[in-house]
Amino acid sequence: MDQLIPNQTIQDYLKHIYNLTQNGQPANTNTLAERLDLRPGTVSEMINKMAKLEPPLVDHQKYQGVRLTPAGGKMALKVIRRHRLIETFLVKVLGYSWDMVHEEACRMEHIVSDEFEARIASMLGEPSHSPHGEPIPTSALAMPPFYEHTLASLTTGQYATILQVPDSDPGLLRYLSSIGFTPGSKVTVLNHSPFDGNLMVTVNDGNASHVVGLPITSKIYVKKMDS
Amino acid sequence: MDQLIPNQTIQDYLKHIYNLTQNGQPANTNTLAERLDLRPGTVSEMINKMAKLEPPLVDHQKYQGVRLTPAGGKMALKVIRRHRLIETFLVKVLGYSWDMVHEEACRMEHIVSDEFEARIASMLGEPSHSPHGEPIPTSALAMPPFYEHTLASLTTGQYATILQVPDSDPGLLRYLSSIGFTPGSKVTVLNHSPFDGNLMVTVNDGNASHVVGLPITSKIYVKKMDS
DNA sequence: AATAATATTTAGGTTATCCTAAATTAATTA
DNA sequence: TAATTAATTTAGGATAACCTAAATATTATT
Ligand SMILES: [Mn+2]
Ligand SMILES: [Mn+2]
Ligand SMILES: [Mn+2]
Ligand SMILES: [Mn+2]
Repeated sequence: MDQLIPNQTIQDYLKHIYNLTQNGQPANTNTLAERLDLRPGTVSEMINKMAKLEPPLVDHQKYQGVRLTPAGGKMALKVIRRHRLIETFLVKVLGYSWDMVHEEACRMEHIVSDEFEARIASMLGEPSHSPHGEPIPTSALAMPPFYEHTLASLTTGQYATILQVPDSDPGLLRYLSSIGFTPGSKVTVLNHSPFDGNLMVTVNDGNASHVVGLPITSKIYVKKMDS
Repeated sequence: MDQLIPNQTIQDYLKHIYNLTQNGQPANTNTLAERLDLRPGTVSEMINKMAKLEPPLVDHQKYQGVRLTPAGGKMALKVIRRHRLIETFLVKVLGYSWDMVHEEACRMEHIVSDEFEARIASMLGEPSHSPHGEPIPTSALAMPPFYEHTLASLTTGQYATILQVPDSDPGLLRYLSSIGFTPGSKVTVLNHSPFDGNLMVTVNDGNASHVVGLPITSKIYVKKMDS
């Protein structure tokens, strides 16, 4: 399987296309360019190349966006598995804080061997989720279904358990852990502001309350524990 | 320090120049090309570029071989430290066998952060030697002196402790461990053949004896325990 | 439907790192 | 010392992955 995965550049394209197509829509050039921090022309060119590889990694018809082929999907999941396993490893074994692992994992994911992947997975007990609560594809590359509800969908009086937070902004991650927003925490909505979407919440029934805005709450996935 | 180290290509040049200049002689283009698995023209070009970087990483006058500058030497030691720390980590923490670690370390050494380096060093107790017995530069990049004596320099009746074996040939490493030639083992020379240099030895005063040729014995460093 | 705005692609160019083959310099041998 | 051989450098070219800017297609607005 190792030798089937192309180089680092294409691996990062695959990951981002995977994420952008989770909603059922094809990924478009501009969004991809922004996520990859590249110019649209560069992305257009590379998409074309990926569609012409044997086997093709993406389906693409001009001006209509891009989707992963089965081969591309498998490779994307392989890279995502490595990324999240490495993040878990860095936190659990090396004692990194959760805001420091994404970048390191994003470099390591492209160069470690199957051997490395298998050994850390086994040492960690084949974990199912990264430190940020993102699901880890199994070694057979099966991916659990995506979470449905975000914190933003809760209203006054509801409570929920945090499942997943966004992984790539270190500053946000430090803030989230400072207010106790980590996977497994129970949050209770004291107040939901109707116009700006702000949520006033307590964490684990503590005394302190926090007001958190839509840019954050809309990216945190939860399990609703409706009363 | 992180940002001072140039890219992977140059890092591997630095490592190999470091090793080739340990004998006091400058490294020549052809040898370097062979070690790096590149054509001499490619190496000539890159040497030139490295000599023109600011600060220059190598000293080079045409047709006279190449040496590291102080800046180049520091960077070489940084990469070597990472390589050997990673090898140690893979064996001690992840349970790799010693023949599987060199290649993995050769990829990882270029992309891990100072944070990663510091954490594995600390977890391992700031180890002084890799699994193959190669010295690990300190975090201040101090390198212990090279070993003096090879197994090939022993004669009949002498014995010694193995300090270091060559690290990059997996087949050789598997053979060496199969006959007990690992750092710390005590070898006793039963017989030294004068013309071919073959050595008949026992390991740790065991019953079995092994005949080992010059291509191997000349690359194994030992501490002589002269009787 | 025509126009304007936006998204995408294409064209042409740059840099890094490799190559082969020719030219040059250095070292060895006669 | 001259000729030969070996080592090194230089010249010219390829490919991957980026860029900017122009051209084109699609989508939204009047
Ligand atoms: Mn991540
Ligand atoms: Mn990455
Ligand atoms: Mn090694
Ligand atoms: Mn390397």
